[in-house]
Amino acid sequence: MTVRVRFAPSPTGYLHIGAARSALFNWLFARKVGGKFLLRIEDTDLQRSTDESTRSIIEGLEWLGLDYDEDLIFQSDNADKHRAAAKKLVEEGKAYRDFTPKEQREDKSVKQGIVDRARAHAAEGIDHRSNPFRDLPQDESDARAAAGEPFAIRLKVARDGLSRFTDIVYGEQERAHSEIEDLVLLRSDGHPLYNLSVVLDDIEMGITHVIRGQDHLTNTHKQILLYQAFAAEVPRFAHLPLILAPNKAKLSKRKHGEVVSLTTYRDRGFVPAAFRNFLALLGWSPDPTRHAAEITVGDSEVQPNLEPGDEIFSQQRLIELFSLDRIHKSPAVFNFQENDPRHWTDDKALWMNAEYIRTMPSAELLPMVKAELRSEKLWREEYEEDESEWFAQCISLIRQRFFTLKDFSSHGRAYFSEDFDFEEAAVRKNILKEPKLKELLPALADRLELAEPFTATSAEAALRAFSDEASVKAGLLINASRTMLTGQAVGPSMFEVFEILGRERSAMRLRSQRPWNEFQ
RNA sequence: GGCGCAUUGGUGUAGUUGGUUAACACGCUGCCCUCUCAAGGCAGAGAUCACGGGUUCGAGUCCCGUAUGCGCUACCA
Repeated sequence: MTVRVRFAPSPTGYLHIGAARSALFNWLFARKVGGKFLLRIEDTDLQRSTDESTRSIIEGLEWLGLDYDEDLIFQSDNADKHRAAAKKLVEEGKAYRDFTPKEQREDKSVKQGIVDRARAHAAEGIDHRSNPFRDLPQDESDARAAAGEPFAIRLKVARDGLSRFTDIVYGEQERAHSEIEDLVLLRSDGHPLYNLSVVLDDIEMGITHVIRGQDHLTNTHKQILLYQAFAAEVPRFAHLPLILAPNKAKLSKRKHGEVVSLTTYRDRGFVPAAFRNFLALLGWSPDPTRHAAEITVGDSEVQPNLEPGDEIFSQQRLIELFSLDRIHKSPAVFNFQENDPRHWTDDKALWMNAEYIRTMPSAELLPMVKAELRSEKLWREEYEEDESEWFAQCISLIRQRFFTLKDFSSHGRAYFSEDFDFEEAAVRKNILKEPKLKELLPALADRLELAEPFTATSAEAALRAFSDEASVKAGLLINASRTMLTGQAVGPSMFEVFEILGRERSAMRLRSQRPWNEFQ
């Protein structure tokens, strides 16, 4: 049997990171076992679905490197089939027409309404599932429908017995039929509802494993009833623990804003592999006792064993290590602090991104930096031509202390442009504090210009010699130089910076009057 | 209200069939390195394994109960 899994988001907003993780787990599983990963857009709620959202979902998956097989499916295209299937169930007596007029509900009060109704029914001793139309004779039902009376279609759920299944993550699940109401399949306006559409589409797509959020765990029993009504084989289910906000509330787009949107991470300079790596470790971890032979996939090379503390996994490595039975049950908290720019998202995600930026192969990093510089109008074609070697060296120097790709155009701006800002605190601490520097720095520029060839080593020698002669500490000149050349108080080793910026630019910036002009 | 699921340091997780001082990563503190800041190295703080019972010579690991959180309970998805 070929494994077939799907990611089935509804296009009602940007891609939620919880949804992105569902997609990732589906994808990892498919790639691991050589199955198919399909994408289906659940756009049956036409009022809330947008093309823009569909686009952002596809872009998001592409950004994460999750390629899907076969054609993209839009659920709305199948609505006629879903309607027909529901009607067939009526004919077969497995579902019935409910002529009860539709209740009008405000979206907000829905939850409270459910509770209130349940309490009222319990108090009055009414079976919450009782429906006067459940046992309406077929010919009477047909007649009323033919007369044009509106009706919804409900599944006729058995009164006794129970439904059970084994969830790959949560284990044995069972639910008495008495707990399941006669769910509506088709709205009175003919609109097919979620549970019906999902099941029918999954059957048609030949889905073998349904991997989705835990919020669907109890719904699964209803869906199994539908599989049985359609005499279809029931797939395996694996429900994923939810991702929660720091206060353990549901992580929602509405309440928590852009931090839950996948596109935010792209736009704020995350490396896709880093975010994918982080996401994979939310609710899943590799088996630390596995041996190399067991994690080899196909004819790929044997990989080394896991080392304790090993958490940086390439795409290939994730595929090798992934397994559904290592997904765990308790929800994960996505730890971020609203209103704190330093901790705008999970610290570990930020750390992991920095780790990728400083250790990934430069052949992979360079194009990302290029895109970033280009978007900030800092890119020059020479960086890929005459100056490609310089560019690579520059990036390898400054990447060491960057956290996101954005840093290349912000903190790294002075390496690519003369138009950079001086940080006031840096100027005050490293330059204005010592008046002599106004004369010393231009003199230092003179000395550096004599260094031949102009390298980190020769620049260091020249600077140290000059500091001895001028009877000042080398550190004074070094820190002042850093601020003169980059506008900042922190950065790479100063002599490396001299070499990267080169003789002319270094000397020119050391002679600049800007710090005195701008901050006196 | 009913049903279901979960509960290991601040966060993410490890903890094989119950067996000595609960492990790792991020974050935090200090020291080293040093021209700054990172990185790196070293050291450290932080968990009565939600709580209460029980089984056992012995429980984070098994059983029961309680609490808390979350989910479902819609002619939403």
